[in-house]
Amino acid sequence: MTLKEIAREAGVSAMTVSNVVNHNDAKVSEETRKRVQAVIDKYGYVPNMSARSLSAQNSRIIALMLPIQIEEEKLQEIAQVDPAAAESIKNTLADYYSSAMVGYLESKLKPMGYYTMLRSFYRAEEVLELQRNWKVDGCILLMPKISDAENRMILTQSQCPVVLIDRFYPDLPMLSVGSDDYHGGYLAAQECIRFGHRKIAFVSTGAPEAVHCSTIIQNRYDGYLAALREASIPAEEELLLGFHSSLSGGRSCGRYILSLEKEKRPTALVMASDALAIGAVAALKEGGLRVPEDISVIGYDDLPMSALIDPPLTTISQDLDAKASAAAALLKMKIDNPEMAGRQTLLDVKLARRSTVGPVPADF
Amino acid sequence: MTLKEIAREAGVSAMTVSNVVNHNDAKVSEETRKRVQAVIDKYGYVPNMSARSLSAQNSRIIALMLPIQIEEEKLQEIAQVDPAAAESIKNTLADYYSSAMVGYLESKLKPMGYYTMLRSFYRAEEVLELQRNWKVDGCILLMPKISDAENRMILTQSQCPVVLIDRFYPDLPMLSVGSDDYHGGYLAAQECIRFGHRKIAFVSTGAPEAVHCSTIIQNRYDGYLAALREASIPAEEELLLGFHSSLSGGRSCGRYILSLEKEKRPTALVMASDALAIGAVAALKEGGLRVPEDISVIGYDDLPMSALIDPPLTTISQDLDAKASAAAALLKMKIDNPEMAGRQTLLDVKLARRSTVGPVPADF
DNA sequence: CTGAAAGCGCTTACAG
DNA sequence: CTGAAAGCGCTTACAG
Repeated sequence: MTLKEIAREAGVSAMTVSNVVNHNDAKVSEETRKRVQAVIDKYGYVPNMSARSLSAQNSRIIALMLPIQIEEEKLQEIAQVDPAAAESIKNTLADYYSSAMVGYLESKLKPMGYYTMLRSFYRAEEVLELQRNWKVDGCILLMPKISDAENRMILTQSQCPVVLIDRFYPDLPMLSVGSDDYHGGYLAAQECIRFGHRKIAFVSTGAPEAVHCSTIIQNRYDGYLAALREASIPAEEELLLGFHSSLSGGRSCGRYILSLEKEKRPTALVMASDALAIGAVAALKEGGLRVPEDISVIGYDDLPMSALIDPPLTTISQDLDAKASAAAALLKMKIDNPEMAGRQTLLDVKLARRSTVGPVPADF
Repeated sequence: MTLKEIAREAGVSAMTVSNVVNHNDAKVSEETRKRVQAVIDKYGYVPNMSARSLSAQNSRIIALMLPIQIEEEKLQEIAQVDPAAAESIKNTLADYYSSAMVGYLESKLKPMGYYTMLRSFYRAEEVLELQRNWKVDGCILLMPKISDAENRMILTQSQCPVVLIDRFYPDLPMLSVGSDDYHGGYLAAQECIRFGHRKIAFVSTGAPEAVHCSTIIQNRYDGYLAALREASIPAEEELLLGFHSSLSGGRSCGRYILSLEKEKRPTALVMASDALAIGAVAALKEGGLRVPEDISVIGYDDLPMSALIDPPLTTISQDLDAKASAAAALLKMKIDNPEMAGRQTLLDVKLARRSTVGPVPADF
């Protein structure tokens, strides 16, 4: 059943049916609208979005782009050795943060009349290609941990509005939604300081040098430094660590801490993610250290599981629902008003105080 | 840049360019192909998928449909009281299972040349509408915990190949991928029996009656019953429990167990999900019971976090990567050969033996 | 192996 | 408020 057939049946032109379907109520008399709608309902007419997209030059599709955090060539090497591991790396929704954000985004976009196209990618070209393939109305980039060069290429060459999550380039006109990571890092360190800690390690994701690569982690680190400064605690280089942001990375971190002589051991760990923190707590406990009696740990993310580990993890919590809403709203504003200037929405975070941060051990 | 323009530039017809773009190599001489490809590369031509879809009557889009596990009206009531809760229910990717499956599916579909459209829905009509809107090539239904009536409506009225995950209707010609839940339930109960347990509860999701609503849970329950029968243990009605499949549902379950007099208390809990099991373990420990010394617990799913709780959860593990591959492959076969008969692919599960199942306490 | 032409089902100025 | 017609950018028989 096509628009034309509905038109013939209702005794109007195709244009009128189109106006009814698209709720351009101002362009159709109420009487005609009702008559046409009745025919639409009678036949269960559903518009063909491809035809619509082709003539309207837009698609009502929002591309949700998820970078695969590795180069395609490296992944192929891994696939040679461990196919299952390679497959799980290609799965861009295996972590709570990405998948919850995608879920929230879809639930916001649907009532706005948009369709969500999900796509993993390695390189910026893939993003630009998809945008043009489908003439997408907008594009949301999640976890753009890819290189700045790729991100900048996407931002400068995209033909549609783009919202970046968790990444901001002040020199580019762009739309971005992020969390106040600086404040988060500050709150985390402050909570440890409040309990009397002075040897507080900051555990970054990846190598310690990586702090300076990721804006997010850098901001958290800066917040951490600010809290130390405020308490007149000098920052020490050995207290900046780095491990892969995963449960096993956290375990490695925990084992590293256990390997340290007691005098050199930090009394509190500010972790860049809950995954890291949970893994570390597990390894620390296995190694005989009690949390928080012997060592305090604070996470970042507030995963659902974080409240359920033993002891429940003290962490920094962000409102993912609000983040997704902000991203969807920002994108829609830009779509509806292409002249809109760039802007960054920064959402606040809060401390979820639970049980992994406690007083400094008496013997320190 | 359009196909026509490329054609003019290359001095060929649009049809030839189309054949080059679509790799119909048999229809183009190698020389022409190269010449055309050079022009395509020069201008970075990207085909317009809407135009392609419109004329080809298909779209290369696969719809990934995720049911919102509640009626729209009820959700609106919840939204009145607790908007945040309503938003998180609408998020169909908040749980590990759905989101990991979606991630794996996207990673399989992309190299097959398909685009993934993600869509949450309340009712079967929404699925059918989306299929027609976009003339999708295929449709995958995840976690179709919606009513059988809705599922059947989708299966019988869909105009495109559909694959159901975790649901099978023997009387309908259909494609389905599932796990061997019967075997999973059997393995779980058997593991408890092996340790000498005889008072083994089965904790379903939702009310106990719900066992009979969900095929998945019913199969696990049947497997559990089979293991009991094999060990000549009579099944008792009080040992069939039901709680919402979530961490907090598991906590409720744990508290319920704690409220029982010791003689009435089961010594082992076969849980229908890890979420349930993890919540239960947490509540049990808070209530002073040791796991597994005082009570054994076995989960189902093998979430990434399950290995990391304390003690690490013994559970039933399924290979989600294989499941996604099977679903994608099945769908593609049906798309390429519409005459293909229905079939069900059942993937095996295995026991992930960790630390939450142990011997029956001496005083029982 | 290649081309010319019709057609997919919409939307959008342009008229009235 | 409504209509007739062109056009969006492809694919697909049909010819040759």
